[in-house]
Amino acid sequence: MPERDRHARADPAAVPPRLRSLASRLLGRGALHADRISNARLTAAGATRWQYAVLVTLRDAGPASQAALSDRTGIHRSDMVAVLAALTAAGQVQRLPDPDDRRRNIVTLTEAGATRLDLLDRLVDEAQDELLAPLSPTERLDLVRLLQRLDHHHATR
Amino acid sequence: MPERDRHARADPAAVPPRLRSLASRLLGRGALHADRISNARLTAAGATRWQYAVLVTLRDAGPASQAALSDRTGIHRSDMVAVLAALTAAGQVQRLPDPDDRRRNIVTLTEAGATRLDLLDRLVDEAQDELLAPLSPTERLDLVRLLQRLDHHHATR
DNA sequence: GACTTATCGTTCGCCTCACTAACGTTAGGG
DNA sequence: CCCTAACGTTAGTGAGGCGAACGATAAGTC
Repeated sequence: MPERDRHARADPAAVPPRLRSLASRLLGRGALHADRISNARLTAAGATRWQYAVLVTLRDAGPASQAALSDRTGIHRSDMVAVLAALTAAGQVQRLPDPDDRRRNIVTLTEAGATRLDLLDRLVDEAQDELLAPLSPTERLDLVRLLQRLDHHHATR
Repeated sequence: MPERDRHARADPAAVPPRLRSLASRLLGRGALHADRISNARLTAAGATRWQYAVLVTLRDAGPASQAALSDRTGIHRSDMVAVLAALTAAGQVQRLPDPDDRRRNIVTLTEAGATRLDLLDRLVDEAQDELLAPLSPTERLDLVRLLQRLDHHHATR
């Protein structure tokens, strides 16, 4: 039975060279693979990428307002609401009004959040490893550094 | 007036190092930049990435059924319909029933489509150039080859 | 020749992601 | 005191990448 995999995945050998060599296309496909791999692990643990990004940011940069979290994660203000709602509901984050500026909420990582983050860190590391499996350690570094320069350039245009 | 750019773009300097070094995150952001740059040029010309991919595929691999085009471009069968509808309406493509297999349509590039494709090729080249602007020619090649290996690995898992 | 199974094009609907618009609340500078 | 701007929040948009199902057609099997 020669039926395989009834998704729409492109047959790699059949893609015209012109398309295969477009950086924009390769980035899109790479992002797809990356999302699939990361989400598989995170959703299995009941988390999302956005939640992970927020937890990391709180640990590494300390408590912050929602606006600051938006700036630091790239998550849109309007999407941050639901992310923080889920995290507070799970007790991984505390959200209190700022007494010095009552427009703001101060978001803080809880003990449970820090513990949770340790687990998610491992899952994310595994995901990076699966994603970059075909590359040597040196090549992985090369790729990351090239992508960082790309991002930095376009993020500060 | 100090208000700048009311989007949600991350402040590059404020992103925690852990996030900044994640390949999955960098790929996602790279894809975002790439899409913005490509789409800006293509939509200005009244085209889409999917239309471009189909036109390229018809030129480089010859006339094909819609299913074959799906395999070669990675565009889902269910999305191909609208793409071909737009291309036929614009006279850039001809869609005729296959006399040898009446389930199939044979899609062919028209003269107008080929001409159009020449223009889009230039726009896409410009987009790649803008996207890869911060990288040297060698680095661009490195990046593309690393991404190709990544894609090939995950596309044939 | 009848039955079964698979493929093709097509429609419909889902979900995620990034984003815009608007609004009430609060701060702060003239 | 006003005006402007920032904050958090809600709602809605649009594209992209799917899955499910369906009628029509083809191919393989008995």
